[in-house]
Amino acid sequence: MLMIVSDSKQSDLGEFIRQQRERANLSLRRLADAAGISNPYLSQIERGIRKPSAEILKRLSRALEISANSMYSKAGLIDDDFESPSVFDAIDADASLTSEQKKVLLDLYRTMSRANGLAAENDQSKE
Amino acid sequence: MLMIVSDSKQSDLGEFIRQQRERANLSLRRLADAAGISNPYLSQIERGIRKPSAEILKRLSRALEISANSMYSKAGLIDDDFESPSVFDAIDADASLTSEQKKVLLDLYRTMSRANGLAAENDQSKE
DNA sequence: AGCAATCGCTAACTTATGCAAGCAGGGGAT
DNA sequence: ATCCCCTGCTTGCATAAGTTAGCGATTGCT
Repeated sequence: MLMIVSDSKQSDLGEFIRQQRERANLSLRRLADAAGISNPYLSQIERGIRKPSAEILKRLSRALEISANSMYSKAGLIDDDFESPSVFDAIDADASLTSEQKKVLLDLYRTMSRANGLAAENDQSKE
Repeated sequence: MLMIVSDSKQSDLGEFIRQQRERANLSLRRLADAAGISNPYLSQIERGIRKPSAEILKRLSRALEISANSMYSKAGLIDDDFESPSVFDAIDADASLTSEQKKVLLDLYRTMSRANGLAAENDQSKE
């Protein structure tokens, strides 16, 4: 069973960006301005009409203060099977968590992953 | 691993690709074919005439069997210094979790961070 | 009532990406 | 010598990216 996944990721990239933007309470114009791109273009990106280049994705990720990796991953530009940004490492490296909290989070994450059969060939939500 | 983030990376991206190609003993056409792009275009990429999109970089990295991350890094599309793998992004990008599980984990993470007084989902301050 | 500012989106335009076709040169085999 | 296959490079073109200008619909202010 091969993965036909690539397109579905790409399709929800726009929505992902929109979610991040709204999470940050930014208007289209404000985010576009912060990212150094035009606001109509951002609008089109969020609605999936245009596919942004990596350069644009980088600027957006910076403006949204999220990692470029997750952005590229969402955009289907990284083969996650190969190089998944490990949740383990991220939690471990996080400075805002106590070690107890890390344990709890890691344990929960492990439990969840196991519950799914450990396989990384999972669906990704379509709302 | 400290890296200077500048445009000089972008400029030697082509040479980097050429080095990788020669290291693998591949001709322009063979690599282009393996990556699914045209050979003149690859030639132009290697000489810095054209800037490949992330999609092309991804295919090249796969064909060259190097990580997309190092490719993007070379292309100057990732701010390495800035790029601490945040828990937020790592969870979000994780392929082994369902969207519900992600919500739970993220919510817990946010709660924990907030409890420590360090906002994980913070405002964006502008200059 | 107006006027101004902001919201997201549409239309028309410029520019760059990425491709197919073709060119010049180099070996090796016949 | 010709023929064939390979090397990398140039040219011109279709299409997608990304722009500026402007639209209709809100919201607040006087």
